[in-house]
Amino acid sequence: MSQSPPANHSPTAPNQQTDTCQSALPTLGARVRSRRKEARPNEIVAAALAEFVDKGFAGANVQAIAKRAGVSKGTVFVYFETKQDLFKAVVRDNIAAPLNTWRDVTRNYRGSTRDLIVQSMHQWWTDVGSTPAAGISKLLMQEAANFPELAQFYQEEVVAPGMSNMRDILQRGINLGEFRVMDLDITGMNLFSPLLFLAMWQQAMGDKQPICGPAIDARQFIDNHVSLMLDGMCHRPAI
Amino acid sequence: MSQSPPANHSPTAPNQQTDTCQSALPTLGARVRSRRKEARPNEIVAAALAEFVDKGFAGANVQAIAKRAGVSKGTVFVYFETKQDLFKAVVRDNIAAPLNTWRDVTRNYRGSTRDLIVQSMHQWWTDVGSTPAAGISKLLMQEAANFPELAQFYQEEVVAPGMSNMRDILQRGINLGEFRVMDLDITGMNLFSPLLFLAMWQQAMGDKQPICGPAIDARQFIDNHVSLMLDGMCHRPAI
DNA sequence: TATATTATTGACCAATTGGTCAATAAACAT
DNA sequence: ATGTTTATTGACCAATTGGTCAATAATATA
Repeated sequence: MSQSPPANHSPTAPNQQTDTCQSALPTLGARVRSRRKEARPNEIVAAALAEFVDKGFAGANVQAIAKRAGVSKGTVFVYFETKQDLFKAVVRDNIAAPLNTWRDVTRNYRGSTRDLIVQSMHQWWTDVGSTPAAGISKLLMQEAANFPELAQFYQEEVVAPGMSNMRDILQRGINLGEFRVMDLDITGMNLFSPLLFLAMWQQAMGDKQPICGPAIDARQFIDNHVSLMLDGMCHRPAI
Repeated sequence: MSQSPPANHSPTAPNQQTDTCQSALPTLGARVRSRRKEARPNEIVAAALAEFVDKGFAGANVQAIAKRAGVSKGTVFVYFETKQDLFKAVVRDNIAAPLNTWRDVTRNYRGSTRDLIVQSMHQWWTDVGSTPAAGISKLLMQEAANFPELAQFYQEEVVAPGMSNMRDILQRGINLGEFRVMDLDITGMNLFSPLLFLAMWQQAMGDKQPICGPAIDARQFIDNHVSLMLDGMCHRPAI
């Protein structure tokens, strides 16, 4: 989190213009102003995630983010110094969480490595690939060049641990005599990249059925992929 | 191409401000104004491709595009009605070409389907994946939601033919008795998506060695991928 | 109830930028 | 040379938007 509430100011002059937030008249129902200092940052970050993911950094509008979060634009700048800071907070807050629980699966698994891979991938899809957090990957793919520090952060906090997990899985399979020897890094990427691709693809083409052809079924995609990667496409003699 | 040269105008008044293009004084060397009506659209589209790919649609600056193309901003709007039209032209002009030559490889191939796959993938990488045109994929992934017609165009002109080519290849392998039977669509995607991912990844993280970990070697990536997809990771008895 | 504190607001500003058009000058015709 | 055509220009405009801050009102406190 990166806030730093209010500050002090100095005088200027009054004028005429607009910048309105949402409704106008304090009619029935909802409280017009509520003060919830602790809840704001998270709500703003959540709203910003949605806006950034579908508009990109440059295309995102701070006022729109404020509206989604149910606050005024001024409030956004109370909690985040600049639009860039908000963007960084969005990326940071949405990256860390899921990865650790994902790794735990690997560490405690008892069955065959084949099953571990299947389960691990389905779990990643459930916990990350199919959630809004997957939008972060799409986002970073676009903005990496303009935010080198974020790209590096992503590399260190997500890519590296993710690759490390894949290596562990493959090594386990080799140790148990299930898999042949292979390059762990490259194979890890080969194994995982279709999932990342599918996640980004669905973020982009999403539910718009008319746009993209038939929707891709993630479960079938994953199962088929694992089957190919483990057994290959070629005919193989029975055991 | 979508141009529509000059037009006629009406009067207003003179003022004071700037918007300069590049150099100022018509010093030695280069001609200050050259008139090359036919060459402009392509040059502008090429410049725009670069700018759009690394800044995104909203982030791209028309003046910067003009500068890259060696013309003034006004000239850009002579050949393209709006920034959106220019964007569409960029996508359209960079999509069609490579795909047909790629398909021809499949049709005329004589060797094993295994070799066809290897060659086909390396060729795609050479002709598309490693070229600036690959940036289009990254671009569309980000902008698809904001340009539904372009997403559809991409689907029809690139995705569908591409998938069709993959299906043809797989079917060939099955017919020749090399591959076991499988779902052609899903398998086609499984087979191809790592390449697309790698292309986008390198577009994003590019040559920035410090940002991303060690650079990924495309040749090794592809060879390893094909080997896994055909033979699998599991041990297999000799023939 | 009256007073002090501060989270929230929105009018405002300054800078940026997509888009326009009268003026300009490069090519061409005579 | 002189005149005509038109591709090119860049000053300009209008709208948008990131960011500011004095005023406001929701709480806490006395």
